[in-house]
Amino acid sequence: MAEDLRDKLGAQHLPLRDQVLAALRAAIIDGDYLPGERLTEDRLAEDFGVSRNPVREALRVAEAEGFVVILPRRGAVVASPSSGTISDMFVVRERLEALAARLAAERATATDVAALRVLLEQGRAATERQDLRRVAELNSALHLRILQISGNPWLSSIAKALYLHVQWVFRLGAAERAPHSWAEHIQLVDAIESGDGDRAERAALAHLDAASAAAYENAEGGYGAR
Amino acid sequence: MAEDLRDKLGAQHLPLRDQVLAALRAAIIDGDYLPGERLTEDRLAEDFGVSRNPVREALRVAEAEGFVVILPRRGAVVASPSSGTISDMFVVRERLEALAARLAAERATATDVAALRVLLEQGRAATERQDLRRVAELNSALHLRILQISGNPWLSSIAKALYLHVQWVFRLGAAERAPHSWAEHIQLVDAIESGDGDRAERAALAHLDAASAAAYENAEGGYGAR
DNA sequence: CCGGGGCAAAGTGTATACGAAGAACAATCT
DNA sequence: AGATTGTTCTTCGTATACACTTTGCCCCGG
Repeated sequence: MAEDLRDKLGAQHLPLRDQVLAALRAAIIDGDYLPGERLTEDRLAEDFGVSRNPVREALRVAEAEGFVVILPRRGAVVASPSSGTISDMFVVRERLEALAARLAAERATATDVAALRVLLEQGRAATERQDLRRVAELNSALHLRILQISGNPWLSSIAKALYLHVQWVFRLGAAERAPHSWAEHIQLVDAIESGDGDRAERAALAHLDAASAAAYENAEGGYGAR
Repeated sequence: MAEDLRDKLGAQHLPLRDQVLAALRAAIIDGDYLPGERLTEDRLAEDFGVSRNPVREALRVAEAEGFVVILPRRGAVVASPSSGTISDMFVVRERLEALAARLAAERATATDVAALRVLLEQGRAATERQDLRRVAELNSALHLRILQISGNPWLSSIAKALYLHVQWVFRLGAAERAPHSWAEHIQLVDAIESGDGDRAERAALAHLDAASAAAYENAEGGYGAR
C-alpha cells in the first residue's frame, strides 16, 4: 500500500487528543473507571495532565466508539457494557470474525501463517506460565493479526472496535478461560493455513460460540445499567 | 428500554457539535465537499457559522466514522471512499444486513411488518413519480427500520455507519437503479413477514449482491486515491 | 417529618485569543 | 538547477470568559 509511505513521512507526532483517547479507553477497559462513573472534563483533564480541549475531543470519539455515554449539558459517564447486551455483541462479532477467518484463509501467505504460528507458540508458553495478562495480549494480537491478513480495512476496523468491547467485558468479569481458548486458536490457524475458507469460517464460529458462552456465564447478574 | 425516558427528560438541546457533524456528513455525502478536498477548521467554522471548537469535535468524530482523514499538523481532508475499497465495504455490509434480516424475521411483530409495508408502498409511488431523492430517502428508511426491528443495537449502529458510506458512494456515482431495487425490497419484506430467518437472510444477500454489482459498475474508474 | 421553593455550586457549551510548532511554498543565494 | 532560507498558513494546545442547565442543598412552611 502506498499509504504506508505517507504515514511515515507525515506524522509521528501523535496528538495529545489521541493519547488521551488511548489512555481513556485503557482506563475504562481496565476498570479504572467503572461503568456509570461520571467523567467530568475537568477531572479527566487533570488526570491526564492536559487542558479541557483534547479531553473533549477524546470524549466525543469515545462516545462514538461506545465507551462513554454523553448526555447533553450533563456530561459523560462510562457506558455500561450491558446496554447493548453482551449476546448482541457476540452475534455480530461472530459474523465478522467468521468472515475474517474466511478471507484470511483465502489470502494468507506462508509468512502470514508463520507469524500466526509464532503467536500461537508464545500463547502456549504464556498459558503454561499462567501469565494471564500476557495471554490476553497474545489473544488480541492473534485476532488482530487475522483481521489484518483478511485485507479488508472495513472489516478490520469494525471488528477491532468490537474487540475492544469484548476485552472490556472480559476484564470486568475477570473471565479467564485461557487454556481452552488456545486449543481453539490452533484449530483456527490450521484452518487458515489450509486455505479452506469454509473450514476457517466454521472454526471461527466454533471459537466465538465457546467464548461467548464463557463471557455470558461470567457476566451473569453482571453490571446493572446504572 | 428505560433509556428512552432519560433521553426525553434530559435533552432537547442538540449541541452545536452534533449539528455540525450532521451537516458535515451530509455535505460530504452529497458531494458538496469532494474527496481529497481540504477542510480547514476556519473554513468549516465559517461555513457553519460557529466557532472552531465545535468544528474540531465534529471533525474527530467524522474521522472515526471514516468520512475524513486527519493528518496530524496538516489538517483534515475528505476521505476517498475508494481507499478501503467499495467491494470490501459491501462484503461486510452483506454479512451484517443478512444477519439483520434474519433477526428481523425472527422478531418482527405484525405492526413492524405493517410499517415496512407502508414504506414499500411509498417507495413504489415515489419510484413511479421518478422522485429519485425521495426514493433514496425511503430506501434508507427501510433498511434502517429493518435494523431497528432486528433489535440488536450493535448491529444497528455499525450497519448504520456503513450505510452512510454506501449512500456516499452511490451519490458520488449518481447511481440510480431504483426500480429494480424496490422489487428486491418487496421480496425482503415478504421474507421477514414469513418469520423464516433463512429465507430473510437469503433475500438480504440477493439484494446486496445486486446493489453491490450496481455500485461497483458505477464507480468504475471512480475516485483516485489522491 | 416531609414537600417544595429557591438559591448557590458545579459543569457543560461555546466563543475567543494567543503562542508554539509544523508544513508548504516562494524567494533567494550559490 | 539545486539547496537554503524565510514567510505564511494552519493546526495543536492552553487559557479565559461567560451563558445557561442541571444538581444539590438549605430552609421554610405545612
